[in-house]
Amino acid sequence: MRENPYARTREDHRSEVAEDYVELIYRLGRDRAEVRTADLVEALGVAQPTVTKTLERLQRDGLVNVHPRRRIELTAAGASLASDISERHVLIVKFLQAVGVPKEVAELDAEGIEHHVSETTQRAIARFVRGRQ
Amino acid sequence: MRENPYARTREDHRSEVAEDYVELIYRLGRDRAEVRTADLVEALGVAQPTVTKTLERLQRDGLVNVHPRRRIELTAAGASLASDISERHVLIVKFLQAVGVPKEVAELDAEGIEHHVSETTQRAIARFVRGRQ
DNA sequence: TGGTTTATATAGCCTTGGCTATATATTCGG
DNA sequence: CCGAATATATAGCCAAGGCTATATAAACCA
Repeated sequence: MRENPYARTREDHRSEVAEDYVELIYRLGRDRAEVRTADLVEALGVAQPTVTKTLERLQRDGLVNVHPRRRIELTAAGASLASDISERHVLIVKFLQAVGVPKEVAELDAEGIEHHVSETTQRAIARFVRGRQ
Repeated sequence: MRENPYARTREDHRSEVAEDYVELIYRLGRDRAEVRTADLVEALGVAQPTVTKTLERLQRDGLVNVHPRRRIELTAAGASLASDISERHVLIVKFLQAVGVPKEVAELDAEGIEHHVSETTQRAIARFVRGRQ
């Protein structure tokens, strides 16, 4: 059963938005007392109804809980996913910087790249980055 | 005007499928006399009507021309896009291999990553890969 | 408190990119 | 040349992830 690379990419994509949301909620949650819809609207640069609707999906999928006054919380699953991605993000930024990409650009590109890095590749990158420090 | 990384990723994604198609048509075109719908169906692993419909969009967007007996041709714009992406793909595979990712995995991951690598990052990667040869 | 502002919800629309079922057209073997 | 097999087209459905316009709810301040 050879894996179809296009199918992999399509599958990755299905979880991209979810990953972005939980990662963002996770990061914002470290700065603020509460994360609200409006914070996501601002950070993501999308319209407010888009965030509301997406949060419903994430709730349905067990990644977040949205409480009465819109306090948004990650579930255990959501938090675990978020910390994985966050870690991967930081690693990719370091990796890109290590090969000469400016920090700002590395941050931007990592946001897209992080959704397509397999475990195997992540481990290789981690070794490489460690070896450079 | 700071660029919103999420907006960038969303924008990248809009062109991902188009990029995959033209890249594939480009690659298949080097092996075969003609590229047909059925070839794309097989390579992409999607249903045939999906390919037909997507080709219509690509034609509308000026990337391909679909001729009577379904001979699929890239337009100048399509071919140019395809060769850019193809080059980027090859580069990313080399890059990943250079840091210890096995070829097969590198190929799979590159398929997703290639859509999110900026010019700046691509240049940095190219320098890095050259420096290692 | 009451009015204004701000936040969230709801309705309704759109495109993309999937799918299945089925019709039509093309090609190929006998 | 005709019938079977293969290729493509068409119809119709779905979910995700966008959007605008507008209603409602909450918060804040005078």
